[in-house]
Amino acid sequence: MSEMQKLLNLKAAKAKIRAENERIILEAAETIFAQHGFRGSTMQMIADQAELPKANVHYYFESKKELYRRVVEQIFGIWLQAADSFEQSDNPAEALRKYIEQKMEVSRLRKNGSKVWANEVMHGAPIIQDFLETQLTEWTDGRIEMIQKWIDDKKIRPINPRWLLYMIWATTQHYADFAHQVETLNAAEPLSKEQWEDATETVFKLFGLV
Amino acid sequence: MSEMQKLLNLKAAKAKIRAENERIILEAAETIFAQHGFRGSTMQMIADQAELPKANVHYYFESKKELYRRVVEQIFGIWLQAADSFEQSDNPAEALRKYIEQKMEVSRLRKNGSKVWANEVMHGAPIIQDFLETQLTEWTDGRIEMIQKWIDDKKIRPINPRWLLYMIWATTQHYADFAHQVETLNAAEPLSKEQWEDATETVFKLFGLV
DNA sequence: AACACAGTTGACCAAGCAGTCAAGTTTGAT
DNA sequence: ATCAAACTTGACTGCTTGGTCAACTGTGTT
Repeated sequence: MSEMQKLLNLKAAKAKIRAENERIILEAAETIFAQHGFRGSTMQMIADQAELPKANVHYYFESKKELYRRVVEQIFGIWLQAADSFEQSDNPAEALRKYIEQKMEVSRLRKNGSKVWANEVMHGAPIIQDFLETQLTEWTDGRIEMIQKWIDDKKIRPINPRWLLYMIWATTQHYADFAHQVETLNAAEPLSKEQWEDATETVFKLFGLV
Repeated sequence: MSEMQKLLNLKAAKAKIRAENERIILEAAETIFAQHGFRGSTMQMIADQAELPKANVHYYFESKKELYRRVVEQIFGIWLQAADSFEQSDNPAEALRKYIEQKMEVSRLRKNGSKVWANEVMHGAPIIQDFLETQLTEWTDGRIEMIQKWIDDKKIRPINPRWLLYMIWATTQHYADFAHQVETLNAAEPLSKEQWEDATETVFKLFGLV
């Protein structure tokens, strides 16, 4: 083993522990932040959820704010990934269907992430304002242009593309952000597989994609 | 003046001061809670917003929790009021239009209330769970039945009434809860009167009401 | 065995906060 | 003028909580 090789082995082993613990803490933090908001969450709660001592959480993340920022960044990544599905087809109906389907999947599987995002935006995006101003703005403007072209080419009925996008976000994210209300109105039961499919189909129908 | 009359005058004068101060504090609290959430808001912030000493706020409201509950109750009242417009017409399209229009107005004029409500529900409705279970459940079940009858009578196209209601809530409340995002994507400007009207029209269009 | 270094942890601290209190002031009635 | 009762307010307190720290453990290298 060369000097370099040894050093790299050590670094790799340590990096693995670090990566794993950061993953555990981020997951715990997402759950707690979604449930209680930023200020309502305590580092102790997050530590308990992660089954680690509080001081250990602080070993991996400098501050509560930094941990929160990392959680929100992760969520934005997932959001961008779902947004990609928009490109997969140049058939308008197909593209919109894919996008809505993807967003509904995120709402179902990453409920907590969606809630943290909603919370952050509702409070004026103190942490991720720069994301809104750069990446989200660019993505949205691009998609609006694309939809406008579909309209100009008579491929879809005319509708304001911006409000269309907002309504897609609203209808899909509602099932994550207001999951508690939806469940309460469903006899305190989570939506079944069939109900999720039905709700998704109904969103398709609303947007004229059936 | 009779004894009773005098007592009533005094009571009325005092009640007026109380009513006015409670109104001021509730309005301030709604603003602060909407901006920072329950835990993120301090009684000092609310007092400053109301331009009263903190101890005075505590004179009118026993605790932060009680103040918060009163704010949320008030919002639920407004919500119910908007919901009434559903009854004003037995023409389905007209009833839905009225309801959506009303909800958009609430989103525009009572943005803060909507945000507090969203926050509360997102965190599992710790304070107003009973409202969800009783009044909201009853209202929703009634409206579902009504819409189902419209469908059975072929007055509107078939659609799951429950998901339809959720999508109305989602699309209308989005403009309040995500106002910051909407404004950021609108070159950091609040929506103009024309944009609000256009957005509302687009919601109508989506629900096939144009 | 000795070393270096990442990771682990209980105990601690200073700041911020909800809520209290006691000493005021104001107001309307007699 | 006096009284009673509601209202006002600065100063205080005890608790919660983010963050620190110093001692300790585990592991791979020489």
